Amino acid sequence: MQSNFDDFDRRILAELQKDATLTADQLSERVGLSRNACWRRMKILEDAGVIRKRVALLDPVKAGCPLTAIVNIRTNQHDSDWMTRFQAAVRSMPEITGAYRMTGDLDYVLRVRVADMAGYDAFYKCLIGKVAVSDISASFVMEEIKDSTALPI
Amino acid sequence: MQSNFDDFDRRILAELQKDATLTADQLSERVGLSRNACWRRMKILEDAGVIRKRVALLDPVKAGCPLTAIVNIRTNQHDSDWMTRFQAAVRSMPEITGAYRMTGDLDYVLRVRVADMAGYDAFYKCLIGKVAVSDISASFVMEEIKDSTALPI
DNA sequence: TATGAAAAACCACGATG
DNA sequence: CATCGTGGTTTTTCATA
Repeated sequence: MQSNFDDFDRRILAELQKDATLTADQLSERVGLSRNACWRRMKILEDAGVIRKRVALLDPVKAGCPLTAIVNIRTNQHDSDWMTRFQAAVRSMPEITGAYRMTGDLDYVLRVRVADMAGYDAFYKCLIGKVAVSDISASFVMEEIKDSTALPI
Repeated sequence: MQSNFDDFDRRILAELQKDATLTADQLSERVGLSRNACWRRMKILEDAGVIRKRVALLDPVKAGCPLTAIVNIRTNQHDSDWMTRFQAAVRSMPEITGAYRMTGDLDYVLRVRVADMAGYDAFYKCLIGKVAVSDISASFVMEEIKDSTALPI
């Protein structure tokens, strides 16, 4: 099954990544298939897990999280116990909207959303209270040029 | 009207950030309000732009973009012409799913989604063909510990 | 293409605090 | 007097036959 989409699938996915409220009817216009064909393909893509879910995206400013930080973390202990605790900490903190273990095995990058600098400070204290890190440094986003959930398909 | 949510609004937003397909009925169960009260608040939050849109999220592996790169870019020219061209380049490249100008005014961070290393190489060549950068370095994501679109509310 | 069931998209009234 | 809940209506979409 996996990854053999045709152009129709790709167009369906592209549209739904922009707007998941489209009805099968509206989709069919944009994609160039009948309503039912669209609906069937959509269902297949959902059942196959290509479409993971549909979510609402909020305005960060209006939702009260206008400040984004990119946090670089380095550890010197790469035992599995530390990693488990780190993962648990990451999952428990909703301010962390992205957490990536990078090539090199010692480096992590976080994307953190907070209200302001005070919010970041509180986050920082909370984090280092949960796990030990040998080095941590944050940069702050001055301007969000692009922030998309759409994968290139 | 801006940012005075009460707990009900927050719970509605939290639920819709997890699953935007919930009906007003289902929402009402989880939030503890009547169907119509939920619907009314949802509409207000939409009209106010707190809810920006609803989108489908794809599985990166199944959609054929399993490799994520974090790209650090430095420039020495901060004239507005360079910035305009850089922004245009960023917007024109769908592989770039995030682009942030960081504190310091010379540094940019990109999040890039590609199929594999060959895909990254093609992306890299394309990017440097469009804008001049004085320094560019990529790290690759070994493990995605968390990747969420939900803001902490 | 047709169709029954469901949900969306509203409106209106009376109650509540 | 905002906002709740209840209970309606009409229209649209779903999900299949």
